[in-house]
Parts: sequence; structure tokens; C-alpha cells
Amino acid sequence: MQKKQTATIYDVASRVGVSLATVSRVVNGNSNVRESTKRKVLDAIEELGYHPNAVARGLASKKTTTIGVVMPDVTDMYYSELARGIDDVANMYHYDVLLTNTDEDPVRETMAVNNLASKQVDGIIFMGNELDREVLNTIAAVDAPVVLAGSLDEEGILPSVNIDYVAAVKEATELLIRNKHDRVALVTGPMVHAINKHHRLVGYQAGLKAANIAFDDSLLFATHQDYSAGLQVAEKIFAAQATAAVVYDDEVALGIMNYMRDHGKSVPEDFEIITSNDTKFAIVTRPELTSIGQPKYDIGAVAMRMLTKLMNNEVVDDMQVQLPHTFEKRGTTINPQP
Amino acid sequence: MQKKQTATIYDVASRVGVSLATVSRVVNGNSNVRESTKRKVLDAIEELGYHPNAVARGLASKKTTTIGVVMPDVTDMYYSELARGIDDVANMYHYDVLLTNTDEDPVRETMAVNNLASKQVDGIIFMGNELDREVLNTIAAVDAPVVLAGSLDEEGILPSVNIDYVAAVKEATELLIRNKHDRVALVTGPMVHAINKHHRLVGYQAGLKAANIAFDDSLLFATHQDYSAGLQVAEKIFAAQATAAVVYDDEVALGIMNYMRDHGKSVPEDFEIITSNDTKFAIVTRPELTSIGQPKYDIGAVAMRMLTKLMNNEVVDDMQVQLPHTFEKRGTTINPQP
DNA sequence: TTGAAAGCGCTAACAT
DNA sequence: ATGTTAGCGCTTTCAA
Repeated sequence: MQKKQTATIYDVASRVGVSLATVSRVVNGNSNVRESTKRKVLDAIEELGYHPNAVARGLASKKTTTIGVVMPDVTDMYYSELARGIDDVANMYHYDVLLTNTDEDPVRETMAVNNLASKQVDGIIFMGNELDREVLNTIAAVDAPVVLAGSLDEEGILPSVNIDYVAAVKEATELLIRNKHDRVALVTGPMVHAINKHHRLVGYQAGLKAANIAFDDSLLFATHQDYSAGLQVAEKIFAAQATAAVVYDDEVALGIMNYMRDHGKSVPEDFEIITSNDTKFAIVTRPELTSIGQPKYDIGAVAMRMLTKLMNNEVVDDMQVQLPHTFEKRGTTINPQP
Repeated sequence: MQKKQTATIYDVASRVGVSLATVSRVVNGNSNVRESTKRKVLDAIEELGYHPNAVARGLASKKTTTIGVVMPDVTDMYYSELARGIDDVANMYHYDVLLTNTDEDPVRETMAVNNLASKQVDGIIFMGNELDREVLNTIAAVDAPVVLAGSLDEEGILPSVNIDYVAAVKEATELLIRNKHDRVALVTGPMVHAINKHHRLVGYQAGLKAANIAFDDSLLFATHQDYSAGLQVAEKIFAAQATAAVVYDDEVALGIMNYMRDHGKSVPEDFEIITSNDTKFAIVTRPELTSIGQPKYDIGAVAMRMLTKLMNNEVVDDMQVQLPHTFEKRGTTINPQP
């Protein structure tokens, strides 16, 4: 592969007969350049096929116009939809995105954040709830703003964008109870995660309490975040004699639904399900999944917008943003006729 | 936000009382350093919390250990599964990934490639079939190796990793014909794309020909690559009196299946479907989708591995790799009992 | 409006 | 085994 000789700012300058500084000014849109010389510089740039070297620029200016995105898994529809919102807004503000998958492994999360720091990213969007002490310390030590998207830390102090999980899960639970269920299961991720322990569980218990139903922890299930985990947990849910479930992930919900149907139960007649993420998975099955409606794209977009402000040292009035959620009543719940 | 003063290689050197070069050597694992000084340097690095600045390193060494990934859409399961394979292998070889979504818009694809070039990426993985002249020219002009993953250019000259689409679609078509269908529809993307015109269509026609069935272009359908496109095209397929279809995308296939079922047809009894990507979507529905089995993760992984070789100027014997495909016979086809 | 010059933090010959 | 010295390509004061 022959090295194509790429023109530098110096080549442009000497061709036009001006200094580096002048070329730099026109490239960066500085107005302090006479129109005629600007033209000449632009022409030379065109002729030479000059493209600024972003690495050199980054070293000199200490800004890379690159942000890091740390996420559990690109193939997880929930996170990839957030990522799309992030990327679109990032592009809008002329940032590029360095993407890292962590599978929610704190070790890899720590490595990812440190690595991004050494690459001098201007900011980081972090997704994933496995925010243990070490990850938190790493984030705190990084010399770049970090905002959480669709994720929460234990103390709730990091800048973040989410929905109100407590309210959403409470409403979902109440909806199921209103449909005459007194044994409603809650299916979440590990209880060591703040989002499950301090938000989803709290909302679930609040829903129970509002209906004077005693909390029964045998109705609590923690799973991995994939389809087969749903298939597996469904058997236990069945054994616990639950007749409905609030589920935190669409693929898990699908696993549960299919298990029930494969075992002779009808959904929603025998078992009702409300899922939480309303991804593409929710509408491709029959019945379609009733879901909490999350503005996923917007969560990503707003998080990224917040990050741009932080990177510019602008004031951000609300550091813990909660976007409104909705309910998408579809086929896995029995919905009263209006 | 107070600027945390980050230590530089110079700080480490002066603290230990050695030169920059020595510190650089231990950081980069150069063996030409006495064990005792190496220890001292390592200690100083630890104490100072020194982290090499990758931007400075990139400028000096002309290697960024960063690659670019250009893809249509992260939320498209087919491409995100490829991306996961790419990312894992990239990490293995200590590359970071700069990700860009293009929605298969040639203008954005061109911009993305140029932008990645200015960021001095060491290589690029390109996904998407909208490879028009301008995109191709841009790719050719870039001073970094490019490999296509799950994508094909018109001339078939760019390094690429795929399955044998001709054979796969031919087999799928034949399978349907063997099931007594003489009106098998082919659903693909736009015929201006090489992968559709020169591969899928060719395979389809070969399958027809092997069974002495005349090609009827009213059985050919081009769609967008999403669920609602499937819902829409299904009506036309129905009108064309096709009784089976080979479909290029799982979401589209799901749209077709659901349309048929919502309109009183049973799948597979009244209408058989073979889809092509075998993503997570294929197994969450009832019936599950029969699919061409593609090693998607591997396609990404092999593409990335090939890119590492190209970046190291190693010889790559086969520049157009075809990975083996399989058939996953599931519920949308009538499968003979063995 | 333009230029000169000093870095940004590191690598990579070349010496020693 | 270690140090010296140029850069890498650009931004950014500070002068003029």
C-alpha cells in the first residue's frame, strides 16, 4: 500500500505565501482574514486536497471533538436505541462517538472509562447499572464530564437522564391489580443494582401497598437480560402461582410469554404481562406486548445534549432529568373497553 | 469543573531522574531497560497516576489504534450483531471503535469516511450496500485499509466478508419449490444494490431455473428494511398470489407473517416464509422463522481480523471471504419429517 | 489583517 | 542500557 502524501497546513501556507496562522484562521472560520486572502487559501486547500489532521488539532487545542459511549451491548435493543439518539445529537454538534461494549462487567467498564480518558475524549455517556465503587471512582477521577443514560447510580448524584421508574412500575403494578390479580410478579435485574432496588422494587411495593396487598418476596425474580432468561424464569413464575408480571426487559418478557403459551396458558387470558422498554420486539409478536412507553431515543438525545453543555461549561439547571413515560396498552393485558 | 493536572511523560522522567526516552521505553514494553530502572519508572507512574496521552502518541507515531465503523443503523439487529463481532476482535487487538450511522445515505457515507480519515483512523470497516460511485471513490482515496462486512460493492473488488448469497438464496428458493410452491416471491432491498441484483436475484433465478419455473418479475419486491415495510409489501405479495416468499430481512419477514395471519392466512400452512438473517427476531415469535443461518458475529469478527492484517501490511490471501451458511428450519416452513 | 514562535505530549532515530 | 534531539501537524498567544 503506497503512502499517499497528504498535504499539511504548511503546504497550503507556502503555496499561497502566507503563514500557518492565516491558514489556520480560515480553516477555523476566524473572521480576521481579508476576503481576498481567504479566497486564495480556500483555493489552495481545494487544489491540494488538504484535510486538517484532527489528531494534531486535538493535541494542540486539547479538544478532540470525540466522546465516549460505554454500553452493555450494542445488540441489546434497549441500549442501541439510546445509542442512536446519542449518535444523532453528537453528530449535530460535530462530535464523533467512540463505542465500547462492556456486558455490564465492572472490570471492563473501568477499563473502558480509563481507556477513553487516555484517548482524551471530551465527554462520556455511560449506560449500564453495574456501577460499583470502583467504576464510580474511575468516573469521578476522569477529567471529562460523564452523564448516565437510562441508568442510575446508587447515590443518584451523577448527571443522568431517565424516566421515573418508581412511578412507571407503580402504575404498571396497579394496572395489573385492577385487572383482579393479587399475585403479580416483578421481574427485574439483580437487586444489587440501584435501579432495581431503589426504583423498580419501590414502585412495585408502592403499587401493592396502594391496593392493600402484602408484599411477598417469592414473587420477586431477578434475571439476565435476554430471551432465554425469560424462558427459564417463567417456569418459576408459574410455580409461584403468579397470574401476571411486570417485566423490566422486552426480550425477557417475550421469553415468559412464549413459555406460558408453549405450556398451554393463554396470554393475556391466563397470564398478563407488562413489559418496560417498548422496543421493536414489543410489536412484532402476536399478541403484541403491553409496555411502559419510554422515550428511548430522546433519553439518549437529551443525555448527549446535556453532555455538550457540560463540555462547554454551560450551566445545567437539572442534572437528574426525568423524561415522561407513557403506557402502550396492547395484547398482553386485558384492556377495558372505553 | 476544575482541571485536574494530568501528569505527562516528562513529569515521570524528571521524578525518576531519567530521560523521556527511557520512560517511553518502559511504557511501550521495550526490553532495553534495566530491570531496576524499570521498577523505579513503574513506581513513579503509579504514584503520579500517569496515563499516556493517546492523542500525542498518535501524532508522533502516526498510528491511532482506532478504527472506524460505518454502518446503516445501530438499531438494526443484523448490523448490530456484526458490529459486536467487530468490536470484540477490535478490543482483542487493542483498537477502539469510532462508530457512525449513515442510514445508507451515500452523502452521509461519504462524509463519514472522510471524517474518519481526518481523525486518522488506522482502518475502516464499512457496512451498507448503497455503494455508489462517489462512496467508492472516497473509499479509494482514503489512506487506510477498508473492508466491507456483510456488504458488497458492484465490482466485487473491495476486501469483504460475506456468505455466498447466490447459493443461500438458491437453496431457499429450491426448498420452497420442493414444498410444492410454484409462485415463490423474492423480497429484497433495492435492485440498484449489487447484493440484490447480482447475488440474491441471481440465486433466486437459479433456483427457479433448476425447477423449470419461468421467472416472473411480478413476484419480485423491493422494500425498506423494517417491520412496517413488511406489513406493507405483504398486501402486494398477497395480491400477486404468491404462496411463499424468500425474504432478505427478519423484520420485513415478521411484517409479512403478521399481515398474513392478521388476514386469516395460516403460516406455514397457507404461506411459507424463509428469512435470511436469523437475528434474535427469528426465534421470539410463534411460529419461529425458518431462516438462512448467517454467522453474523463471525462475519464481523473475520472482517475485523482481516483489517488488522491489512493495517499491519501482512499478506491476506483471500480478500473476498465467504463464510459458510446454514439453514435453520423452524416454524414458517413445512419441514418433512426425517 | 497577518506573522513569528512556542508549545501540545509523545515517538523514533541516532548517539553514547 | 540510556540520553539527545528532532519532529508529528496543528493552535494560540503575542507582536507587528
